[in-house]
Formats: sequence, C-alpha cells, structure tokens
Amino acid sequence: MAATVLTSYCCSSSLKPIDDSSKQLEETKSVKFPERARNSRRHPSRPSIKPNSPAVTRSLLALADSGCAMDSALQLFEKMNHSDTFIWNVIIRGLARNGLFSEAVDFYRRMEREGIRMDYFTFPFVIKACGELMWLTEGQRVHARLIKVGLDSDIYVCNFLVEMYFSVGCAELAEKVFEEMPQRDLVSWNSMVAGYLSAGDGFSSLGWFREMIGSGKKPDRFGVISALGACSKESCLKSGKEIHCLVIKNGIDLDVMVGTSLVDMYGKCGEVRSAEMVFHLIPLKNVAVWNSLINAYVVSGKSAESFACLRLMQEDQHMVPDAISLINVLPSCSQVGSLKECQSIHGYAFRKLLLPQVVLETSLVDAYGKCAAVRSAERLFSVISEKNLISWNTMIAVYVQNEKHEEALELFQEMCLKQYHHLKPDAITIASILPSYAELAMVNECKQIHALAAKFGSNTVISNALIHAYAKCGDLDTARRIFDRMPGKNLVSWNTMILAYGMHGFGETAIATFSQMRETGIEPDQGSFVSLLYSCSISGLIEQGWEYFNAMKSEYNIDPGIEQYGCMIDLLGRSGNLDAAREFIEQMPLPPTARIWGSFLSASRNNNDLASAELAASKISSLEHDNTGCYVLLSNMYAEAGRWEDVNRIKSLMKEKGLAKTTASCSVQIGGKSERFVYHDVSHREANMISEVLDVMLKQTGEDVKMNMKFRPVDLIKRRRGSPEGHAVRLAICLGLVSTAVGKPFVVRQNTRICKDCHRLAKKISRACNREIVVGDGKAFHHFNGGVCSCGDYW
DNA sequence: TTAGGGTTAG
Repeated sequence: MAATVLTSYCCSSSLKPIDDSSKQLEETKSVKFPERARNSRRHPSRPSIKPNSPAVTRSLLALADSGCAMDSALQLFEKMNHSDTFIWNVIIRGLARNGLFSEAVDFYRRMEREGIRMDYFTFPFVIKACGELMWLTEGQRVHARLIKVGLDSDIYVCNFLVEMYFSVGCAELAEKVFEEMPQRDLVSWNSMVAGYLSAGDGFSSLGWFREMIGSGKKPDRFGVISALGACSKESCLKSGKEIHCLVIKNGIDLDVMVGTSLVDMYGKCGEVRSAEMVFHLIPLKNVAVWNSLINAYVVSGKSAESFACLRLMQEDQHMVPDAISLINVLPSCSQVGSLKECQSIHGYAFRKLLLPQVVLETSLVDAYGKCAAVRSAERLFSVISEKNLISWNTMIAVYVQNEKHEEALELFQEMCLKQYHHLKPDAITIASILPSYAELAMVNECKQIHALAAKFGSNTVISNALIHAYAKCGDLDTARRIFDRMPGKNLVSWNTMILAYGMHGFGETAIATFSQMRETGIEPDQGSFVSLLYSCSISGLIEQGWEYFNAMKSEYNIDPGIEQYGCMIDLLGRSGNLDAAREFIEQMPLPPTARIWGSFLSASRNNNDLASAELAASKISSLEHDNTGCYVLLSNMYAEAGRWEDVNRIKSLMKEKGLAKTTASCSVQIGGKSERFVYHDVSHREANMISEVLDVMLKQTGEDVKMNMKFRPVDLIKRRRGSPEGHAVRLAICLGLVSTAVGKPFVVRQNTRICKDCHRLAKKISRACNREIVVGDGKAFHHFNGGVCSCGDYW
C-alpha cells in the first residue's frame, strides 16, 4: 500500500530532473492546496483511519524537506491519517522553510479547527511564519495558545517567540518573554543581541552582549557576529577591539564569517589598517570578506585602494566579484568623480549578467548622478524593472544634486501619483525634494511640506532639510527655531545651521555656532568645514578662513577636500590677489574641477581681470560642456569692456553647443503669495504702480540718469538691449517696498546673480527708505541695510 | 521533527 502511494505521487510531480529545480521551486511557491474533506465520514473510502506506516511518514518527511516538492508533500498528507501530530508538524515546518508563511499559519489554524493535539514541535515554525509576515496579532494568538496548552516554558518555543517579537518590531515584548523564561541558553542570549541590532539599536545590542558575558556565557560565532555588527553600526571601535580579543581568546578568529564581521567593523570605524590585518589572517577567504575590505577602503576615502582591491579580487582565480563587490566600490567613482570608472563597472555588471539587480542598479544611478552624468542616470533609472522607494529617492536626489529642480519636482509628483503601486514618499523623499522647492523659491510649498512632515514625528533628516529650506527662502528665524526645537540634533544639523548663517552673511555667528557645536562634544567633519569656510568667504573673514583651513589638518586631522579648496579660492579672490589664487590652484593636491575654476572666474569678474577670466573659462570648457553660467559671466565681462565681437563669439559658441541663457526671474512674497517677475515685465496687475515707484526710487537715489563714460555711444546703444533698467529684481523690490509692512525687512529671490547696477541701487534704496532688503541669489543672500550690503560688495 | 550568522543602494 505504502509503495503504491509513494509510486503514484512520485510519478505525478515530485521527482523532477535536478536542473529543473528553479521551475519546481516556482511551482512550489504557487502551490494550490488540494480540496480537503470537511467531514471524514463523507469519504468512507479514504485510508485516513489507518495509522500511518513508517515508510509513508518517511516519504512525507523527505518530500517536505526536499525544498521543492511541497505540492507532493501536501497531496500525500491529504491521503494520510490526520490524527498524527507529527505529520502536521512536518507540513508546517516544510511550508515555513519554503517561504510559504501564510500557508504555514493557515495549516496551523486548520490543525486548531480539527482539534489535533499540538506539541513542542508544532509551534516554532508557526511563530517564525508570524514573524516573517509581521503578523503581531496572529503571533500573540499563537503565544496565548501555547500558554493555554502549557508549552510556554519550552526553551525552543521561547527562543522563537523572542525572535518573532523582534521581527514585528516589539522589542519590549521580546524582552518580556526573555525575562520570564525559566531557563535560557546561548541561543536565547544571541536572539536578544541580534534582535536589538535588527531593530537598529546597536547600543542595546551591545548592552545585551555585555550582560551575556557578565552572566558567564561563553559567546559563540553567532553572538560575536551580531555584537560586531552593533559596533559597526554605532562606530564603537573600543567595544569592537574588546570583542576582537574575545574572539581570539575563544579560538574563533579564523572563522570566515567572524573574520568578515571584524573586517567590516574595523572598516566602518575607519581603522582600515586593522581591517587589512584581519583580512590577511583569514585562511579561506570568500567573496564577502573581499567585499568588506573594499568597503573599508571606501569608508576611509581610499578610492584607489578600493579599485585595486577589486582588481586583485578579479586576478584571484577562485574569486568572482559579485553584485555586492560592485555596489561597494561604486562610491569610489563618486569620490573621485570618475565617470569612466562608473561606466566600466556598469559594463562589467552587464557582461557578467549581474543585472538586473535593483540595489546595483540604484547604486549605479547614484554614482552616475554624483559624476554629473544625469542623462546616464536617467536612462538607467527608466529601465529598472523593479524600482523601489530607494530607487525613486535616488533619482530625485540626482536631479537635486545636479540643480535640475524642475525635473526633480516632476519626478516627485509622478511618484506621488504612483501611490497605488504602494509607493509612498518617506522621510528621505521629503528631505530630498525640499531643496528643489527652496531653490525655486516656492516658499508656500516648503511650508506645506513642513506641515506634512508632522506625520513623520520628530525626524532629524527632515528637520535638517527644513532648516536649509527656510534659510534658502530667506527666513533665518524659522530655520533657527526649528534647529533649537530639535530633540536629536546631529552633526548635519549643526553644519546646516552654520551654513544658514553663512549664506546670510553672518560669518561671525557661523563661527560662534561652530564653537557651540564643539562645546557639545560633536567632532566636525568635512561638511562642517565647507559650511565654516564658505561662511568666512561670504563675510570676507579672510584671516579666520585661513586659520580654520590650516586647523583642518593640524588640529582635526581632516584632509581638505575639493569643496574646501573652492572656498579658499573665493577667499583669495576676495583679497584681490588673483596670482595667489592661481598659484593655489596649481599647487592643490587634487585635480582642479570646474567648480574650482568657477570660483577663479568669479574672482576674476570681481577684480575686473579679463585675462584671468578667459583662462578660467577655457579650463571650465575643457572640463565640462554645459556650463551656461560661465559663458554668460564671461560675455557680460566682454560687454562691460565694450568687446562686442567677443560677446558675439560667446553667443555663437553657446548656440553651437545648444546652450540657452537662463531666463532671469525674480520673486517676492506678498501676503503668503509669491509674485514673480521677468525682465521688463509689464504683465503684473500693478505694473503701472510698480513702474511709478521705480521712477521715484531712481530719482531719489540719483540713479535715474546713469552715464558710464567709459562707453562710446555705440556701446551704450548695444548695452541697452540688456540694460539693468528693466531687471526683474528692481520690479520685485519696488512691489516689496509698497506691499509689505512698513519698516520690516522683506525677501526677494532671483535665479541669477544680481548685477552691479542693481546691487548699487538696492543699497541706495535701503538707505533712502530705511528698510532692510534681502536679496537671495543662487549663492548667498545680500542683506541691504542703511546703504551697505552684508556681502561687502564682493559676490 | 525544532532555532540563530557575515559583505549591498537614497
């Protein structure tokens, strides 16, 4: 009988060729349950009343354990005697092991309904299934049941309960189960250490590990791996070293997984030499260890070593880089801004059939974006078949980082419309899109997002983005209020606040904020010095700027990056020493980027040095192809010098390259509404009134007849085509003057840099009207007050 | 018949 049953089931579906296993697995995942009998008396012919023979039971076990024959196991089960608890346990375990978690819970429910006796072996995998499904209520029902049947003190069952409660995000319940266990083994302790780590609380995880050691337990590889993961997460180098000693003492230092965790811990704590040392001591290395070492180099900014490590890995005959190897090395492409390396990794992934893989694809999108290859990022993003929230957020961030704010908003809106695909913006989406709203001076939208952000509770990432957004919208007070109310200020919060003061020309306050940060015990990073040096540059604090730049290496052991060098060129330009600025660029240890030459170009413009400006423009042109601002700035300098042939040459060059001059626009907030103007704008409903106010202001400030004698009449005629008389900023200032509260400052935003004429006029208006006028352009804010500007006439 | 693990994107 048993042989017949087995033969019939084997013939039906269970014995399939080995190379067809993936298909079998698919079939298993979509398994259909056979119709079961509701009442066995209706099916008197079924053999279920007879005890199950050992051979059939063994067959059931073999099918359920095989990993690809659950359908056959289920069919066999239906033919068997259901009163036997063992066969139910086998099926529940088999379903859970095959990832069929809800089916496992269904089977347990059926067992309950049919009144089958449950034992110690019934519960563990049902509990595991509840955890995997994040079904807290069902998990608690099972918990209640096992208390009822008196199995709640079983050490296996309790260990599964601890894990389940962590999986569903209830650390307190997990802890309660652990505390109430009559006996605990190493697995119980390890579950607590691993559970807190998976909950994202590395410190609690380490606390439990210490308690475990204190209770006299000898840690095994599982506990050590979790504890080292906690050290990596929280950058606890000291604890990591202590665990390393423990590992050597317990003789598990040669274990490849323990070794990987050690390499990872040292790498993430910035101790790359120790990571290398552990790596070399591991006798049998696998891909994961290599990947951890690559990551260690990346974390320490050692891009060249990370590329070399990947190459060495390829040269090792037994080692084949996988998707994680590439994911780990990609940030190095961003660090060095190497598009070629990025493309080469993309090509390798394609050739080695590592694509599609959403994490790798998303990492590539991010790397392309950071190498300013927005089109490549876009193309790749469009073909990711399984885009997830991180993929969308990454593409939005690529647009934002590359100042493609309209595109960022468009993608964000598309993402919001795709909510029916279960894609809901998270805190990072909100924080990523805020800079675009702020850059486009969409103040009301920023405020709406601020209101929306409340649903995320107190969220540091969002608060940091809000501080930046409000500062960018000219509302420094609200930015400071958000900063002061933040419960969890981090380094980024401080850096953002320093930058906020810097962009508004409050350099001294920026320095004071940096000192406050140090007093709270927070160590500065590269970003802190970008904020600080930028602030010194905007406020013309030349001496302090140099002091902090030199202190970076000597006091804080931080190598200045390309951005800090850029700030120093701004500072040198402000001191008027263009030769020194050029020498500084030539002696930099990093290759100058377009941003560096852009700073030199601004310095040349401010010092009216056309030859230097031409040098900068040619360098920029050789480094990138679409820098519109650079051409416009140079063209304006030629125009001011009356070199109209050169103006036309630049114009033709821009046309040839398909570059359109940015349409200058300006906005001012009036009664919660943004009023926008363009050049010579007469479309505003109050256009006549604005024009009259402007006339009065021009007369009052003596700017109504402005004859620059260095121009010949023909130059003046040509110059009038772009003359400052119709500049949008003047219209916005005039509307602001008459439409905002008397005596109160008001903010004007423009998307291009303010010209010299409008800057001079704004200073005079601020004195004539005794009003503070704030004008923000792409780089910083000009606070005009009493006839002077916070920028010190250098921008 | 019962458990846990390392390297991966914003």
